[in-house]
Parts: sequence; structure tokens; C-alpha cells
Amino acid sequence: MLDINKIRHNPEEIKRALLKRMDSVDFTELLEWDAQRRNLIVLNEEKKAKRNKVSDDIPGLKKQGVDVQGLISEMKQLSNEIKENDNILRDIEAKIHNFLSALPNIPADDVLPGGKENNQVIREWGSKREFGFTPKHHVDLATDLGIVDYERGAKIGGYGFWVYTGIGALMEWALLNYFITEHLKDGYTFMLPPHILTYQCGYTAGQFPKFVDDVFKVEASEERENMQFILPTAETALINFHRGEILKEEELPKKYFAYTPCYRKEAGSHRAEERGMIRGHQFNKVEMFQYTTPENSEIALEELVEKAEKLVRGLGLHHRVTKLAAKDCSASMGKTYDIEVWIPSMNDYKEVSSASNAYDYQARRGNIRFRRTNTSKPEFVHTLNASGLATSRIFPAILEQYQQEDGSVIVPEVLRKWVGRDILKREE
RNA sequence: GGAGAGAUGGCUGAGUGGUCGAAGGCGCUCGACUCGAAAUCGAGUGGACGUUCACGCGUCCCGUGGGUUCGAAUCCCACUCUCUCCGCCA
Repeated sequence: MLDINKIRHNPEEIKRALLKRMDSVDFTELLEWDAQRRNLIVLNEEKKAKRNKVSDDIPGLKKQGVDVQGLISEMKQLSNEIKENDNILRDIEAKIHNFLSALPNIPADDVLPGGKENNQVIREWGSKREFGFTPKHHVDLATDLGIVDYERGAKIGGYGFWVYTGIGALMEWALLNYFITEHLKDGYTFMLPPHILTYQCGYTAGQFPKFVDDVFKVEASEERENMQFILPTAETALINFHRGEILKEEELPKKYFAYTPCYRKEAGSHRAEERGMIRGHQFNKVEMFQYTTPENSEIALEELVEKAEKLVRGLGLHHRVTKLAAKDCSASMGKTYDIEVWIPSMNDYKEVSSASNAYDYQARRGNIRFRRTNTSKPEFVHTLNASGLATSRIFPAILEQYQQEDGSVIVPEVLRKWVGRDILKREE
């Protein structure tokens, strides 16, 4: 949610910034509604002030024996006018709210306009491995090793699901353990939130109403506000943890991380080259989240990117960091870095972490504020999130980047204590 | 799922139609006293919106949404949540 005051005072500036990610922006109607709203408020508050004044006087006048019948019927008329104006006001405010809710965040100054084609690679780590043999696809590797069962996954869950079996499940769990251990070392607080959330959670995160059809709904409630859905990312839960609260400045930054599976419909987004684990309906992810003061959010974003990168580096996987152009950022985000790992079979880099600063956009939607001193006015916090990490791209990257000619796969050093072996071999 | 009780400011707790945005207490902030602290005393202490250069002023908010009334924390209706008991179940 953007600040209507900002739009009122700098419509051209906001418009210019939004055009980096939107095809057209027109505030004409919005500003008209805004003016109508404020005029109506002044008018109606004057009427209310009069009503309050007269109503306060009535008991005294009655005591003095003055006939107040005239006043009372006058106030009755006034009350009707007020009620009418309040109805008009409610309609205008609904229009303003709907308009503002649909606007995405303002891209940061250093974010380039346009879509994917304008994403910038900031840095790379490692390099593409030269295979002395024909490398295999992770689906074939995993199937041959017997660590992921795609066929039975589809049989029991439908298309887009798989089953980690035996050592595969151990590998998956090892990754999660590795992430969790690192975040704990850095002083982040471990959270295990509900996986089923209310509509309001999706709204605060900035995912609803636009993407309400991309999630799995639990209750087919007629009223949208009463629906519940299975979370598409732990971010949706963590942004809502402090919804409606006023935090103390000394509590900030709040640093959380959560493990949850993520559930996404991904309707219409399946592509042949993304077979396997690259885009499923359910994947495991550890998500980092921070609530900060406005002045500290830029630094926090760098910290989150660095943490995510460190995890990928720790696994020894070739990857790069990209700064997303405006249209490629999620609507709630003002700035996003993606960490992308190399997938040899695709000869492409796929996102394993997305680190974003929402600035006060989500905080406004969720009314999450903080106070600097006991007496100062509450201000909106800034919120940031970053995957740390999603396993569903890391798992294939490990299989493919660490595969050997005989189809075995070397286990990254940091995972060995949990997997209990150095190498994954077929005969196991 | 059934029955009952409740929801008031940071907390506690009064208030059942007319200066109640809300007594009292606790907490917190500032000040006085003190070498300092404690105790004591004094003052202050919610949010949103609008208006104003500013001081300020106005409107709204006592779980949420409606209604009655000149006037609602207080009366009526619906809903939500919490607690207790019973049933069912992991």
C-alpha cells in the first residue's frame, strides 16, 4: 500500500517511479476522490460538531424548563444528513482503498525499469563445471539412484509432486538442517508457523487480491474474506506475525526464520525444460524475515543476500546474484536480488533465493509500526524477506553439479554429518 | 459439536442512556525532594482522520459490523474471539 499523502503531494514523481514497472499510471480519478473525500469530511464533521454541541445542551435546557422539541426535530434532520454523507464517504473511501491496494510498490532508485531483460548480474561465484562426459539430467540421476520417486509422486499427489525416498529424504532433511543451523548461528529466531492462513495474511503480504487464484484454498467459502489457504511461502506467515502491532524501537531489528513447505498452483506455468523439481506444487523452503527501522532496511537487505549466498557457497555450487528490474520484482517489493544456481541440464541459472526489501509497503497493509520513544508517534516498520534457501532448486543443482561419470553423486561436505555418507551410489 | 461466562486505555479495573476518551490502582515519562537512590509529592501519559505556518481545534474509536435515539461504552440484532464445563477426536 502506498501513502496517499505522498501521491497527493508528488503525483508526478510517484507516477514516474511506478512507470518503471507499470505500463500506465493515472492518478486523475484517485486525486478527485481524495479531494471529494476531504471536502466531505470537513462538511460532515462540522455537522457532527453541531449535533454533539446541541445534544450536550439539551439536558441543561430541559432542566431550565425550555421547550426543546424544536431542537430535537432539527437534530433529527441533521442526523439524517450526516448518515447520508457517511454513506457517500464510505463509497468514496472504498474506491480509494481499492485503487491503492492494486498499486505495486515504488521501485528503489537504483532499480532499472522494465522486465527480466533488464535484470543485472551483480556477481558470480565459481564457474560452469567442464564435464569430461555427457552429464545427466537430475531426474535421471535421482531416479537411477532411487532417491526421488517422480512417478509415484504423481500417482499419489497428481502432476507436479514427487516423493523423496530413503537417502533422498535424508539429503533433503540435511539441507534443511544445514540452513537452520546457520541461521541459528547468526542469531535469527526459529519459527514454525501454521501452514494454513487466513485471507488477511495474503492481503498484508501484498499477494492478494491479485494472486488469490495462485494458492490452494482450503475452504470454499463464498466470502473471500473468510477463506483460508495453504501458504505459498513462509513469508506470508511471518509478515503477519506482528500485524497490527506497535513495536518498540529497541526490539528492532527482529530477525526470524521459518521452515515450511510452500504450496503453489503454478497454473499454466509448466514448461518442458522445467521437468523434475524445478517447479513443483510443493517444495521445502527456509525463509528469513526481518522487521527493521526505515533507516536500517538497506543494510538489512545486504545482510540477507550475503546470508543466502553464504549458504550456496557453503554447498560449493556455482551461482550468481542478480538485481531484478522493476517489472520482475513482486508487487510488494521495492528492490529484489535473486540468487541463481547453475543447472547444467538447462544450461541456465535458476532462482534459489529471492531477497527483497518491501520498505513500508507491507507494513502499511498490515499496519505494523514501531515507536522510537514512549511519547513519539508510531511509524511504519520496514520488512524484508529472503529465502535461505529453497531446496527444490538446490537439490537438482547438487545432483547435476556433483555428478560423476558412473552416475554417482558426491555429497557436499557440509551435509555429510546428516546424510551419513560421502557419496550417493546406485547400489544403495 | 452442545451449554454457560466474558471482551473497556501498556496492564488491572469501575462505569447500564446526557460534558465518559472514559474513575481508581499499577506501570511509564518528566519534575521536586536527595550527595545519590528508595520512599514521598507534583505534572503528564492511546490511536486514526481532518484542519492549522504553529499553539491548537474538530470528528471518530470502549471486540467487529449494523440498528434504536436529539444523544450510546451503556439499549437491540448479527458476527468474531477468549475462558470454563460436557461430548467427540488426534
